[in-house]
Amino acid sequence: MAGRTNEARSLAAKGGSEGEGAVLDLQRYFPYRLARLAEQVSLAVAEVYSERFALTRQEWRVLALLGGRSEIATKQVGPLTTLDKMQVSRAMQGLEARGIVTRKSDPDDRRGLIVSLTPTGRALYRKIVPFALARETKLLSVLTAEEAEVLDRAMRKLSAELG
Amino acid sequence: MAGRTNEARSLAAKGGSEGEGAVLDLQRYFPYRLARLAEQVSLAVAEVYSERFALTRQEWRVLALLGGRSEIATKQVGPLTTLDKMQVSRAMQGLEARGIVTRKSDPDDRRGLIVSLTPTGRALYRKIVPFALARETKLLSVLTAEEAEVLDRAMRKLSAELG
DNA sequence: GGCGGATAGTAACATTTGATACTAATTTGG
DNA sequence: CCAAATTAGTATCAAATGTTACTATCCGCC
Repeated sequence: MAGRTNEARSLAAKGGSEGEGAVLDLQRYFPYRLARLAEQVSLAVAEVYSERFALTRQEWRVLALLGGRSEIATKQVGPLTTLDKMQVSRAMQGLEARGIVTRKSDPDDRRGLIVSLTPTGRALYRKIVPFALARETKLLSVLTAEEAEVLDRAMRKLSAELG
Repeated sequence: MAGRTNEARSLAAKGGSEGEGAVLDLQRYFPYRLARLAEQVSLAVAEVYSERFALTRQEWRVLALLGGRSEIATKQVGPLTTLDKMQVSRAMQGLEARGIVTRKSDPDDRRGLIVSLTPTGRALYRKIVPFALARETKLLSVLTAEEAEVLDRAMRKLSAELG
């Protein structure tokens, strides 16, 4: 461990001493770095669904959610995609207009709607998902198995702390 | 290693076998999880500068950048804050209108402007930064030293892969 | 069993954000 | 040197996003 000269580059490097002359180095500030990375990743994935298939981020989330099941009540979509109800409503309208989903009234709650993928939507899902998964795999392949595991754990911890 | 029953929870869990019936589980999809976490963190930090001091995210970034130096050419702000020139322009206008920064023409390039914090701006910086740093510290304190270190390394690797 | 409050979804409006294109100044290279 | 291409910054318009409030339905409780 003799060569440890640049310790200051790691996370949570404090600025000055205390309270008073505190300095925040943006390039090392964790929230900034995380926002930046998330944006980079988001952009890389958006190439798949946005440029090739003209979906918005919200539409993509809904499609991704729906791919795994035959149908779902619209009211459940928000919590599962981290979209508010207005975003869900607009995403649904967009997807319906393009023939990707259909909506029918929920017999158990006549305020609500039940969404399902059309055959077109299912075909789209099958076309996009392999690319999306490939992006994820390729990206994560720069990490060692141990790094991926710790990253996973760290993200869970941080998310739980804020939830 | 006998108790390893829930391997499927970790990062990069593949869906089905190959190509065909591939399934993407949004809750486990790394780009989604990262976007979600970044949003949570961003929101937590925004409490500091937004609710208390009525700054936008972009204004906050510029302020944070400026706090460390006496002045800077506007054209350097974009690259250092990951904001495009329109966002920088608007943030500057907002900060100037509130007396937080002043701008003067750059004598070396009469198209450009040079920004610096006013005394008011400097006072604001000194008031906000300790809170912002405290948030970061508190958040990262849920991680062990080793987790923080690996997280730092993983973020660098991922960012470099995409940059 | 019906009245008060909650919930699902959307319309309509306000605000933010992004894209385009313009002005003025600078750099390039012929 | 000077015309052509580039750059800094902003105005202007278009699109996306957030906010409020409305309708219809449902739930809980007196």
